[in-house]
Amino acid sequence: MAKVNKTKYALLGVLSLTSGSGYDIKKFCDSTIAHFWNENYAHIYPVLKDLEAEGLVSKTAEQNEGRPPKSVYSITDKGREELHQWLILPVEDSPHRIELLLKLFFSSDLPLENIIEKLTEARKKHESLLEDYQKAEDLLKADESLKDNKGLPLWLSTISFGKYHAEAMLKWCEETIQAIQK
Amino acid sequence: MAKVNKTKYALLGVLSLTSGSGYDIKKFCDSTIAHFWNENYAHIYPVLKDLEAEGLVSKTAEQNEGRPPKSVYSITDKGREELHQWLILPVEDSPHRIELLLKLFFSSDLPLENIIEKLTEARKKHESLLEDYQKAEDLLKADESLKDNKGLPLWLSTISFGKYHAEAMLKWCEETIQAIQK
DNA sequence: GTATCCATGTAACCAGTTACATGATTGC
DNA sequence: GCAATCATGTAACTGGTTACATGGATAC
Repeated sequence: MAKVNKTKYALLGVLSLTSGSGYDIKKFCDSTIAHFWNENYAHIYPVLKDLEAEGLVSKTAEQNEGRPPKSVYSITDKGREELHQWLILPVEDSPHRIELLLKLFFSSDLPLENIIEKLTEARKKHESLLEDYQKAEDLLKADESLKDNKGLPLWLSTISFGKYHAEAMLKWCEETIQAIQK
Repeated sequence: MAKVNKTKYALLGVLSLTSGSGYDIKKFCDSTIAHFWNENYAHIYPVLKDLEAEGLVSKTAEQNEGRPPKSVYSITDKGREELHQWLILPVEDSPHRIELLLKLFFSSDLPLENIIEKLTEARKKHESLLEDYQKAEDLLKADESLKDNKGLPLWLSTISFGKYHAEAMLKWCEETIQAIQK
């Protein structure tokens, strides 16, 4: 079986929350799910076309004074059903590749400073991520308009995931820097 | 800039530790770096050919009684240099896609049991991984022949990474199951 | 006699990235 | 005047996956 196009479901997911153009979808992704899912224009636009051809989304031209009309996509009932069918399926876990670990594994002939530099970089990155997640969590929790939104606990859980992950990575970086210096 | 072929460096890395056939390389990967790096035959064989054409590895036919000769690849000085040059470069972090989180984010209309099922699956998976890592660590530490191997601390660190990660995921799964049930 | 391991590959496919291309509007 | 943002796409490439194909040796 060919690998399923996950972008398809990501776009359906976004459109299930709010209609919008390809550009809007990209913005939405960047501001909400970017820490665990990325999409780029070169993929969004062709997949939107495919989705429309399949009848999973519909396109309407929205007039904009002064600007060329914008293509606004909305999810159809068929699209909602297709999304639902995918959501209830068990998660397929795809193998991940962690370049830092690959380098580390083969780095026994490298100068120690170079290895420590990489680990320090990683620590900094995750420190900064941790702050980002904390801010995002605070913002979400403070948003009155979302107080009773049934999606809120799930959205918060994706941020919590990031926090747990970043904290674990911080600790690992520190431990490893200690371990290899001995 | 086109994306660099990381498989190339993975293969050079493996061959920098021990010579072997494509088959041997795959086995090595599966038993040592599989938890953060995967390779498959369909990629290994053509890349080995490329590496040979570039003069980064050399091939010798090893006679095997009863069996067809085996192609044994060894890293060349040029290959070692190429690997080194890549190893000292900073790590490029590539975006990862976490399907569980994508589903979670859009799952507010799903039955709660279905979501909990997914989280329970994930918890089980990471529990089992944690055990695997612990065993791997124990084995590595008990191996007398590796006692003074300069690679050991780095290899252990990749396992420690897995442990930190799995522990964090366990906690997150439990917390999230609690949070969404309220 | 059957399953697993050893061993090497090819073909087809597709997902995703980078670079290229265009052009209007808004804010500084 | 310039940068950033809005807005939509195409072309070229390549990395990686799955499925297909083959066949001997060994262990149970």
